[in-house]
Amino acid sequence: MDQNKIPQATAKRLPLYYRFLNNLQHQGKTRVSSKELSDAVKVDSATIRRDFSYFGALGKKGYGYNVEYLLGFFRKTLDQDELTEVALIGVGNLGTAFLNYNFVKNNNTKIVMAFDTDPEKVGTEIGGIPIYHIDDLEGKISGVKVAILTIPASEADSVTDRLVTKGISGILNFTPARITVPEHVRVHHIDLAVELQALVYFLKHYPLD
Amino acid sequence: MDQNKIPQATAKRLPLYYRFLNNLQHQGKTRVSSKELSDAVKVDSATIRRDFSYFGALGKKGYGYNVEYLLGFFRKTLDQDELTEVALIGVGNLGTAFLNYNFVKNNNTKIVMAFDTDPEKVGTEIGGIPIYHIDDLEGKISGVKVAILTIPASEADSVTDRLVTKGISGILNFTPARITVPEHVRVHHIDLAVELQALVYFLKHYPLD
DNA sequence: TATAAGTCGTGATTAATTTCACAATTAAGT
DNA sequence: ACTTAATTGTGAAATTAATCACGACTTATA
Ligand SMILES: NC(=O)c1ccc[n+]([C@@H]2O[C@H](COP(=O)([O-])OP(=O)(O)OC[C@H]3O[C@@H](n4cnc5c(N)ncnc54)[C@H](O)[C@@H]3O)[C@@H](O)[C@H]2O)c1
Ligand SMILES: NC(=O)c1ccc[n+]([C@@H]2O[C@H](COP(=O)([O-])OP(=O)(O)OC[C@H]3O[C@@H](n4cnc5c(N)ncnc54)[C@H](O)[C@@H]3O)[C@@H](O)[C@H]2O)c1
Repeated sequence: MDQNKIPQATAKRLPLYYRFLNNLQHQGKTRVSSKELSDAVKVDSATIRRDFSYFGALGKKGYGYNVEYLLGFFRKTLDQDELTEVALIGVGNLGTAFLNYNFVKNNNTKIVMAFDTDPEKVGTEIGGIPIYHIDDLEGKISGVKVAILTIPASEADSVTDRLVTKGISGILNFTPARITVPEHVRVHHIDLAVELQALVYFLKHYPLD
Repeated sequence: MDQNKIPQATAKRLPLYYRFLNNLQHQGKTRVSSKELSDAVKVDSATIRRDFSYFGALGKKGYGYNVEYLLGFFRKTLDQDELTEVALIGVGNLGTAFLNYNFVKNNNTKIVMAFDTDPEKVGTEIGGIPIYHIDDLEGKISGVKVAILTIPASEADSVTDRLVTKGISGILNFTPARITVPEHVRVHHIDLAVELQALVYFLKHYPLD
């Protein structure tokens, strides 16, 4: 697969760059400098140039970057033309918000099915996405490689095991539980309560200037 | 203020440690080793020991850490006894989810008011929290230092300016907009679409073993 | 054509973070 | 009391990421 040489910190910024380049193109801009990008996405311009340079020389000295070219390049790099199907597990407060939103705007990702235990939800649709009973997970989820976990923390381990057994590759975990998975499965934790507490901690202990 | 010496990476993990120590205490455990903590929170045990060491020698060699002592220490460090009031701006899909949840479980934080433009929402309550019209922001928000932003991206800049004018210190920004703020204001971006895309990118380009 | 202003790509440097690895210490068992 | 197993705290090394700073090149303009 491609280059493993790209630093993880860079990889995490790529979708951000891509989205902003899309905006630029919609605005009809044809060229952009690392300085302009920097102001917009709040990443140091040297870091942006360095990030881009891992993919080769994408810009022109004294000129900047051609928006269309750069966008096309990132479209390929980020596999924007392939759709990655996603399953959502747990149609509660957060899950419902994600179903309604469904990451339509920019993405190469789409939630295609959801699961819950609540008989009132099972059998209905939200945003056109069917909600199945979690007991039907094994029958329905084949082929889907990515799951979003928005169930109670107490359910996280057992549901994760079932997802892993069905061959899931990646999990975006919103529960506070730090789930255990085999090595070949990638988990990204998004822990909203921790994020809020961390912000508060920084405010109190890291006064800004 | 305390020590600025604590690395930011460490500071971000503190709420996580705290929550897990709480769980341990509820389970009646009185001692814990960095290895056990490591298994639970998925952070290398050496990193945990290093993190703790910034606060002094909190454990005992050959024994581990006393749960009650450690918990008490972090309670103070994380200001768990002071309540930080939070305002939520934008009661849509995400905002409603946050209001219902309200970070009650562990936290020293509480959403105390919400704002929206939608006349159907203004004047109602969700989870006991009143929803005001955004036009009343300036009159109502005094004293609140932290805001959660869950409005459309197009509104992010103008609302941010108003928050800054009213003296906000920290913003948890869920919009895709990279907002501009003065130096003394801290913004944490949580960009869910980017998180999902980054996960997908890692799956395709960083095969795990 | 010459000049000035702008901007990239990158070597070198610095900073931040993680991990290794082990002496020192403790607890527990015999 | 002695031995064994466990576990911390931390210096040193390794890894990862961010930033500086400048030569080389591009464009625009006179
Ligand atoms: N809502 C928030 O703002 C918020 C913030 C931080 C963290 N979280 C975490 O996100 C997760 C979801 O939060 P929420 O507020 O949406 O909770 P919720 O209780 O509203 O929703 C959970 C949903 O999962 C379903 N469910 C329960 N067990 C299930 C199972 N075994 N299989 C499938 N579905 C199952 C429930 O029926 C419910 O619909 C929780 O772990 C919570 O701690 C939520
Ligand atoms: N819902 C998701 O899953 C999701 C995922 C990723 C990012 N986001 C981002 O989070 C933000 C909120 O998403 P959402 O799905 O909740 O959107 P939404 O449209 O459901 O909610 C936005 C709410 O903000 C209110 N609003 C509009 N202008 C306002 C203003 N000036 N002041 C106060 N309130 C105002 C609207 O009335 C609405 O209730 C968006 O920026 C979105 O891009 C959402």
